[in-house]
Amino acid sequence: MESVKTPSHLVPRPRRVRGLVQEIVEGLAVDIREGLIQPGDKLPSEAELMTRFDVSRTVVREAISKLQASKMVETRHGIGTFALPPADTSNFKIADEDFATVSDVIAVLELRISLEAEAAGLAAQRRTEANLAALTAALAAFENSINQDSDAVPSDFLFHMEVARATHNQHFTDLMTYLGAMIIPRTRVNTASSAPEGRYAYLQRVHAEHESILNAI
Amino acid sequence: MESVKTPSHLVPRPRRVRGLVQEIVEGLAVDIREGLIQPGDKLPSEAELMTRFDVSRTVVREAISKLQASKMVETRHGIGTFALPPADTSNFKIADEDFATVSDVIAVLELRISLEAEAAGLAAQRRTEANLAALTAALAAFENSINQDSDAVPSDFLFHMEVARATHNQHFTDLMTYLGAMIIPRTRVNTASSAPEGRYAYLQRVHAEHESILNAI
DNA sequence: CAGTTATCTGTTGTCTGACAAGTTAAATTA
DNA sequence: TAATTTAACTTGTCAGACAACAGATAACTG
Repeated sequence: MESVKTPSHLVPRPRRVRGLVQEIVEGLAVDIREGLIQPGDKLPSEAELMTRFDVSRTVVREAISKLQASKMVETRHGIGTFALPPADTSNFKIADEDFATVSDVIAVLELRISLEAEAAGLAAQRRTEANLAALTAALAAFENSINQDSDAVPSDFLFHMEVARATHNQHFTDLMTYLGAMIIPRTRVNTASSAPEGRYAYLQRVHAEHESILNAI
Repeated sequence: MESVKTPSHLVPRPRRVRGLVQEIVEGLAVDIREGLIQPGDKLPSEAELMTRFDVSRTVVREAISKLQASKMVETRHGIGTFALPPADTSNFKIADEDFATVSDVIAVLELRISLEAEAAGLAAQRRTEANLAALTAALAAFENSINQDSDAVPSDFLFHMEVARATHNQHFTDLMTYLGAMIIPRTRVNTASSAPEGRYAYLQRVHAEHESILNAI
């Protein structure tokens, strides 16, 4: 019944364990990490890898594509694929030790406020109607939080995020996200320790500021 | 010579020199970042993406493969591809992919300039005599570089670093260092490809700007 | 009717073969 | 010999096919 058309020269390979692509990715990644393929060396051509792993070119290419995304190799059209040196993980990070004192927190806030002032300027030039709607919504949510005496920090942050988003510059959004995530955990202390009545007045003032920002934009 | 066998039914599409895959990656990445596709949502099927972007399935699959590697989506066999929640923001990093186009570089510069404008304001309030001296020295070094036709980028960067330093806020310095390191490698192209005379005028203008900044501080 | 099984449909995974488009080096020609 | 052309690799893209998987529905059985 079954039209058994197994080509017989590659029958018994146990399939479907975790994907052929993943297997080749690991195989090549090991070769690179073990130093068998050194940074700058040329990897075997796609044709070679096809025969070595006994898979189609599709699989080989997808595997290489994943290695590219992992910054382990680089492909140049018409030449070949080459191993890259291990990626430097240089990045911008504010260490926890930087939050030892109150003035440390102020320093970070200062950076954030600086950023936001410029962001608002750019946002004013570039905001779309959708941005405007999101800003209005965020402002309303913030006002709601105040009146219901619930935690206003998330909706406050949301508003600032929307301002950053309205610049249509991804890096503003990213940096604001990062700084926001840095600051938020510390704000609980403040909100908890301050007297309710003073806090309400403070939040009202913040709300007024937000309104003027929105109007400006 | 050329065996012109253009199939003629799809001629007028201008061949993207930057790679079809990258184009789809960006398109989908934007959809996700803008919230058009929310975390958990299912992306269009490969067949749909083929027709939407007018490319073959190969390209669509490679694009999705890259998104997988970026942890932006997750694919489940037989069901579809789904957007993932944004990765943890435990640090701020600008990925190399963000420098694909000229406008990407401009976006980063925009961030840096925004930062610097505010930094200059703070610096004006807080600078010490030592800061002033360092700024003056940096400015002189920059002028020297211009006249000697040597690479002006390092001394330019030095000046901006001194401005950040004069804020006496460590985070400004850190972030400026990070952004500077990001940008510098790309500047070589510009300085090499621009005509000497035009470049000189440009550097003179930059120098003048620096002077006015210094005076303001 | 309820529960199981078979089938259908839509999806991703893999294979195959082909041609386009770069790059390099050998072969040809002036 | 030197410049040009050709040939052979390479990766990039396309098209179509079938397999493997998941979910929904229809059919069957008790």
